[in-house]
Amino acid sequence: MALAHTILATLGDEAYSGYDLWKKFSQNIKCYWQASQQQIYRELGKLEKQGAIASQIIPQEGRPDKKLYQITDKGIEILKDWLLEQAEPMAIREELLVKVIAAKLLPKSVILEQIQRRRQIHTQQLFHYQAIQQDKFSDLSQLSYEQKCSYLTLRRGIRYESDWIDWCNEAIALLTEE
Amino acid sequence: MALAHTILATLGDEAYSGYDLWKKFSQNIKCYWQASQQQIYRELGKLEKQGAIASQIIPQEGRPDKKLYQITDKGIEILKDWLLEQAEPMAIREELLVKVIAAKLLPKSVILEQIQRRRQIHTQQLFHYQAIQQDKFSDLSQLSYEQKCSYLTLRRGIRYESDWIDWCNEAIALLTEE
DNA sequence: AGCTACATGTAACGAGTTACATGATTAT
DNA sequence: ATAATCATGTAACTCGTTACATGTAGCT
Repeated sequence: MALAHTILATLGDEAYSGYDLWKKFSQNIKCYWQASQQQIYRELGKLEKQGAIASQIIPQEGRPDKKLYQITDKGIEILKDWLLEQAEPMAIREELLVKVIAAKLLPKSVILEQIQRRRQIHTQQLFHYQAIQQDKFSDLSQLSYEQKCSYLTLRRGIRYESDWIDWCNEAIALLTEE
Repeated sequence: MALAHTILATLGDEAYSGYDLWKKFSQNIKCYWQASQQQIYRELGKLEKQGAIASQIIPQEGRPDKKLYQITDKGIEILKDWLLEQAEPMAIREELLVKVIAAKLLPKSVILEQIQRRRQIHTQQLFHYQAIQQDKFSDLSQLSYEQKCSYLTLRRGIRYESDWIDWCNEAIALLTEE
């Protein structure tokens, strides 16, 4: 259900089109909620039917028309009610770890390459988040409550990537010793 | 797709019934792959149709019959092929962080309670994993390759829970300062 | 008498993925 | 030319969740 709420929370700050939302998801939001373009369009349709958001069509020159979505009062109420519900930790489904369990079936190099590749992916993602941190959150003492909340989601992303890099290093060390 | 592979990897060590597998998932496996009892039964049915696993019915006294599943040669081949495919990082969908983004809509205490609750959940889970670590992996120098792999999945769980606890502490500190 | 553990399933629904479909503009 | 970006959508399918369904044994 939380894709709907993620969209509502994002529209709480500013009006977006489906395409804009998708780009926001691809850049910032993905450190706490991942969604495909198709999912976003489908969810926007549902939310509009429910009356949680409203759209207006913006004609553009030389480009397809844009459907700008805004959150409604009803949408805000839905968000508020949802905020009070207890948030459960996400379900963990990590393919790499399943491969680690099955690793003995093939030469050690196979799993080591998988782990090295993952370390690289997380390193890149970490650099990306760190750049945002330096760019937008260099002075913590000046942050508003809202900005602090936004900063905390970035911190979660930074911790997550760092932690994965550390695990990859630990795993490579353990599997290659002697 | 990886639920099927998780089951295959688990059956690689030992034969299990659906019920046994579910308990294993609930205890150990959940640090890398979460699945419900219903999902496991459904997947076992599919895997048997494919010929990746085979079952034999074990009559029991005073209890319902048991269907013990074993991996077949075909199942092992499926696992091996899958091991060579690149493992992508899991999609992150974390409700708590969406609530952090929407937190400004309600008093600060609402989000603080959510974060405190999460800290408690992760602390409990961490204790559980640490107990397993002390129990089964106290002497790392004696581990076989297979045991090292199993240990690494536990290490991933321990890191994950610790990292969440640290983030909760950071978040509570930032949101309650002054 | 009621709860937990054992043991296996079906059915309906909701969420996520992948493929298909269209079409203009801008940059290389 | 052709690729990327802008912009929106439908359709089919798989995966995950929730509810329903059944029945025994052992414990409190």
